Amino acid sequence: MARSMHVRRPATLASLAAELGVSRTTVSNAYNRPDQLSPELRRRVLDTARRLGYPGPDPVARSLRTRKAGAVGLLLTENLSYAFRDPAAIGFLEGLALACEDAGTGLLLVPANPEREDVASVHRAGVDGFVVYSVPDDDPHLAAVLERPVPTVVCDQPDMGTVDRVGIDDKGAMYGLAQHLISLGHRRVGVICMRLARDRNDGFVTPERQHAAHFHVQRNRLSGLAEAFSEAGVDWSRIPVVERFDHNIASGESAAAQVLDADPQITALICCSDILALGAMQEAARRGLRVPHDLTITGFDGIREAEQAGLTTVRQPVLEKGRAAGKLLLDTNERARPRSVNLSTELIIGKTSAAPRGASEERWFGP
Amino acid sequence: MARSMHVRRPATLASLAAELGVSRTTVSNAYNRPDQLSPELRRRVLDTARRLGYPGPDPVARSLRTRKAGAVGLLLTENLSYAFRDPAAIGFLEGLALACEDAGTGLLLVPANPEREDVASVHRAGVDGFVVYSVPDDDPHLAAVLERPVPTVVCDQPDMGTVDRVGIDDKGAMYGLAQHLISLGHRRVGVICMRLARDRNDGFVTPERQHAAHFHVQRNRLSGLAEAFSEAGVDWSRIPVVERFDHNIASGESAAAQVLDADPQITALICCSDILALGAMQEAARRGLRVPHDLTITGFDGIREAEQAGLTTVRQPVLEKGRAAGKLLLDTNERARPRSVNLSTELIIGKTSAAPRGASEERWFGP
DNA sequence: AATTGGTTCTGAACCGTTACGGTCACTTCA
DNA sequence: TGAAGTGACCGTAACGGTTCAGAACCAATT
Repeated sequence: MARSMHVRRPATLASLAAELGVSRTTVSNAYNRPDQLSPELRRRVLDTARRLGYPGPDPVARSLRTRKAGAVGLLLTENLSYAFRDPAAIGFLEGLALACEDAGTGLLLVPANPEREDVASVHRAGVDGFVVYSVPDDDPHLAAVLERPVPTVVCDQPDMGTVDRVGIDDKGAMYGLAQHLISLGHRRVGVICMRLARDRNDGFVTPERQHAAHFHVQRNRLSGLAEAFSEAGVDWSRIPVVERFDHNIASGESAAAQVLDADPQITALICCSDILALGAMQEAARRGLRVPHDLTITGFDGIREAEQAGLTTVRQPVLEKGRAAGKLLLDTNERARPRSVNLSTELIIGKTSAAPRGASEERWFGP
Repeated sequence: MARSMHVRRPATLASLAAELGVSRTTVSNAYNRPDQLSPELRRRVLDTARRLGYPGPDPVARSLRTRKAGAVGLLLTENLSYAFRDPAAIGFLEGLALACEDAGTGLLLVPANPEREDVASVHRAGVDGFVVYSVPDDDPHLAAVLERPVPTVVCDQPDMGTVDRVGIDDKGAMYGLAQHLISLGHRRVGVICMRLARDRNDGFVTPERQHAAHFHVQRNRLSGLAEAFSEAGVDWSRIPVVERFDHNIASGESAAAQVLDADPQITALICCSDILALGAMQEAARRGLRVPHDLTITGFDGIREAEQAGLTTVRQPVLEKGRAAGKLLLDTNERARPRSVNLSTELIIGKTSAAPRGASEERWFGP
């Protein structure tokens, strides 16, 4: 066999064409447009490719030429692995993955460590579009994404006016939950929320910080609460609101402890997520507080674990949110951009909310 | 302002260089090698870039030139979204994501619908390497990955001799579990396993099919069982083994029903995954069988839900598996390839296994 | 005055492919 | 018989960067 053994460089489409004595176009067509050349030649091309160890057209070179990467990027601005620990994030991912596989598109998880301000990963991502999921509105990664000349859809973010958006009415949903509690008779409540900004502030939250929160979702949920309770005659500035940077059960526990220590008289603990609420339940149990008899606890999200626990919460369609984001991004119909999609939520009244212990029911019917 | 408004095409590095009257090299250096040009010029470049709306070097073009994509591909050969529904897969993903973010690398989820034989997604993926997680050994997507000239690590797959591998000793682990059951006195058992090949076969499995199973993991777990029970004098070919294509609780329920209908006398139900075992628990409850008094049930994986249920199972370090796979892939030290990593497992004896009801303990100590 | 060294910038080659607009030989049909 | 059509293949020009070996310049040293 005269097969040259000095082939250090792997075969390319050009070298294959040279070997065959045909043009590069023809080799390209053998892979991409079988109808553009005779079956015999095509077979000959493919056989020679195998013989030379040519693995087929290089995906990156193809992407450069066709201006298509065949993938969408997902920006989470959390340690990437966080996405796999939070049930709501997992649901979102599943929905997004669903939309991607329908379109035959890849899904690139972009590493965006919130600690370092390293935006290079966003610049390096070879994608046809971005989905940005619940990052602070002042996040440099978000800014970097918006500078990229590709379609983007933001999720659980404020409407930017320039890119598609998917979300829910966080404020309205929380307002509804608050009204439920108010109608039960709760006036003296405590609140536990997730991180409000990029800086860690594990403790009480001033009204200013609530207002200036960089996480759209948290800001709106708090604002819904504030509005409802203010309308009910409660001085919102006196309500203890505790923030936790890390989002896990332990945070819910310690935050609940902090609120209950600050005001043992509260009758309800409103949590901005189910995870935090589940933690609060544990702290309540530790203190011997019976839920809902001694203390009402509510969550937000409607994750499975919450359902099992019978938690009073707001269910939001996390999977649908992911799917909607994917569909919006992959829908080539550019006309109507930017679009804004609001998904509906549902108030789930579980076994963790009831009238406060001392409350007389009649009080709400009297003059 | 003389700013030309007929800029249809977005700015490129070349157009920016032309506008500035410098070479392309200089513009490139402004982004990639700040020390290679004077600070003033660099600022001028960056300012002009902003003015022209130049978003920085195109990632795809850069990848083509540098031969680095900054991402690794993950092949699952399951509907992509499945990865987010199976706790073990989620754990693996988390570990892999951990390794990726440590390296600042993206993680591309490659869509590989098992239904269609469409391998194009593998060809299109612009990645520096692949992780292949638990696909059948005859999967065309796997073959396509192996043809790509990039490093690959397979997980829960047979050792291919040519690429890195991460896994556990499935056979040994299951052998150990079987010995536990044998020592308790179980001889008449039933088995529930996950899909053994790409074709759907929801029902009993012949010994041939067990042997020829295309899923390495399942094949080895069954083989570990067969070996242990054969050694204990049990005719393995008479043991009912039921297969389910879909991996979820409902499959576990229906499979358990099928086994129990076939042989109501079995004293233990060995499931090849915790998910299936949890389903079997539900079916047992439905039939009024008390676990472990009337029926022993075991799982495999050691997911959190199993722990909560007190399931007897084999715990495997799913997160570590993902992390190891990522580390192997991202470790540039090419020398020692291919490498093979076996992680250790742990037999968890929970509350779902006990001696069979009729068994007299003494029997195992007599002559 | 010649050499050395350092900084700043350039020219040209190269990465591997596909899009576009042909050419050319060979039917087909009036 | 000539015009029009068809199938098979090709040449060229991008696509948007990075890289490396120098060139040009200036200051400091021999």
